[in-house]
Amino acid sequence: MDVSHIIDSLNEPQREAVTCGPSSQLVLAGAGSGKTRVLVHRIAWLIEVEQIPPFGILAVTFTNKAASEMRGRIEELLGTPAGGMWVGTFHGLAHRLLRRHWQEAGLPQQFQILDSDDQLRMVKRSIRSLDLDDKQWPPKQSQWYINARKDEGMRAAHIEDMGDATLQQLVNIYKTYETLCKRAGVVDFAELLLRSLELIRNNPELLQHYQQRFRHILIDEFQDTNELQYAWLRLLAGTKNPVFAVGDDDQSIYGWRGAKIENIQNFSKDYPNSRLVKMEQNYRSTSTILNAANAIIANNSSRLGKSLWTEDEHGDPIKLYSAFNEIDEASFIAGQIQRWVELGKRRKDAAILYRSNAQSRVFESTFIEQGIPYQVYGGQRFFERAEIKDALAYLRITVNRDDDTSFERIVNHPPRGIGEKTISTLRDLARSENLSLWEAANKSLQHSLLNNRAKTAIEKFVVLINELSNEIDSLVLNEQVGQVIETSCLKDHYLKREGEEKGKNRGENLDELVSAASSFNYKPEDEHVNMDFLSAFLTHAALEAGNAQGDSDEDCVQMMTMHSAKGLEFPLVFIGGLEEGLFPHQNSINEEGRLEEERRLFYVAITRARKQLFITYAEQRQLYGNTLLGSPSQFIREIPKELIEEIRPHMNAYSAPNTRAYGNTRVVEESASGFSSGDYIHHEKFGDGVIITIEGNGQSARVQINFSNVGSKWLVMGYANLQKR
DNA sequence: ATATAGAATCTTTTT
DNA sequence: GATTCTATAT
Repeated sequence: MDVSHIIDSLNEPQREAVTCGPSSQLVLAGAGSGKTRVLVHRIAWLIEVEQIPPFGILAVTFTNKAASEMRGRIEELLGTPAGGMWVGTFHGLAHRLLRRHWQEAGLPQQFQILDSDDQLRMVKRSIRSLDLDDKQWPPKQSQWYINARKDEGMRAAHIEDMGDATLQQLVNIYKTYETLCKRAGVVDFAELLLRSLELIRNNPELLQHYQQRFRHILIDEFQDTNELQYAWLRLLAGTKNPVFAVGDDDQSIYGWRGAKIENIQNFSKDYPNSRLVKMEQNYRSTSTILNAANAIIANNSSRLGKSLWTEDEHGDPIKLYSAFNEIDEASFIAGQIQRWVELGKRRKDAAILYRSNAQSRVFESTFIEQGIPYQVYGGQRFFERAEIKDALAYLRITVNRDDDTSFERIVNHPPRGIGEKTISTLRDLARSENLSLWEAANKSLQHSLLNNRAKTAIEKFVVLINELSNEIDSLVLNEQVGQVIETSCLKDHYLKREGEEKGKNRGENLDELVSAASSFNYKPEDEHVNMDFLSAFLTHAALEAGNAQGDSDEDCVQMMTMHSAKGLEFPLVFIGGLEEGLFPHQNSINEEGRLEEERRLFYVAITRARKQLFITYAEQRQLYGNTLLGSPSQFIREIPKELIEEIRPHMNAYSAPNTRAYGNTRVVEESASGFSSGDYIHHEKFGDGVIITIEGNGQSARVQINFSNVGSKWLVMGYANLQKR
């Protein structure tokens, strides 16, 4: 058999990974080492050489983009569609399992998916229904708590509160939230995974069926898996099926949202007979860039250990520019890009990376001023826009009347005279009789529990939804969407309330929703999943919220956070804001684990560059209204000096000793109290520390102090009684 | 039900 | 500084 098309283009370690027998493997794939290529070729090898039917392969990724890219490349390599193969995101595949086995999973057939925004509303309702003050129990925090527990595989019932009142209350909120979701027939993102894990764990026949089916499991970006996702994988793989995990511990930058770098570190223990392959040859960057990346990441402990190399040339040194302030930084970068363009290069080959989104503002205004086209990544996504979610909520409630999240969203939107008081009557009724809001509304009508005005309004709403539901029953998807927009009068509402500009824009988005529905081609590829078009479309909207912005056809400079740059590459890269406190971010500086994650982020950012890398920092920066004096990031000093060329070395990042051991940012203005940030102080109770920030003046000023024993605290100057040291 | 003012918040993000 | 939420008035 001719396997040359599969293995010829591979280097030694890649080939080793691709052609390996049926044992589990951990492929440590450094940045730019051909990670996707190995996954794709491995699957082709399994199908063509090992004669595994596509049916027997499960390949998991994190994003829809990665999944569709993988499928596309596999089919290209095979020259035929790989039908029956399961390729998708964790959430997409878990969703599929739940649709297939909704009964065993204890879900209604028409269950809907909550996105984070819907989830937050639901958490708010849970808190309110417990009569808790949402000042004291911030919904965001509760949402975070619930998701964190679910990501660990924990239900409210599993949590021991150990007599801790706060914890007890959080568990209560979690419990109530579970009840409300069940009653509404909705599941959140984490629930998709947890529920499907429980589904196969509690149904031995099902588990056996899938374990026998999926003889090979492959996982991309393994370092980003959380506890729940890894448990899900291991359960599906069982003891016999090999797991092919590809990842890079040095690129683990999502610990803050539950990713467990430990998973990749423990893989070899969990699969004792597994093989380890390291792919260290880089096909992207110059050796200068790689040497810098290697040197930086070497400062991290507990790595699996990897060192990138290339056959490419040295290339230009890394350029370091110390800007006077953030405006100077932006115009320096703009100037460099102008030069790049004058050399005949494309703007879209240049990228500006930064730590936090707030930094994009100055870049944007500078680029607008100079007339340089640019594109900012991230931000609002299509299906998350308010007007789109409104229309979807109408659609959802026609599918499932008990969907309380949708009910609350649209019951008085556009306004139809149903006020807070009426709604809260319905909520109380729903709570005491264990009904959905829709059921409560109907009951209140039957038993005349409302005053006349409210009664008429509610009646009108109920009739509206029922009629809408009938009307669209016989229509095709895009007509259904159009009808909903028509009947709901959403367009008029927005136009009236938000004026020409904004309202018109919302209207256009609603039109866009109709065209999205027209071009939505749902092919029921899974004969065991029986979804109508509308449900499939609603699922699609929740699970694939769409790109934050369409690809512009114009030649644009790319601006994005370092996080969203992962997986991309650009010939010319600028990394801005290399100041202590900004990057590494203040909140990460004092914890070793988090500092290492910041360093990995820097490693990711650096390895995006192919040919030329610029690093900039500002000595002075306006941030949130105050002017901060920053000192160069400690990361700059981790780059070997000989790889760097300082462009305007009037404040030498190397020779200037970093005298301030802590925050390194200080407010310029001396506050009237005689203290300023950077001062070393002593506090009677908390001990020694250093002032990081001062907000306000005199005795009423709020000061943030980093104490060596108790960490960072906010104190009021008048009460703190600080002593200078 | 909306308009306005004051307060609070400001790291990273996919599903 | 900019935006988004919340309380209060009309």
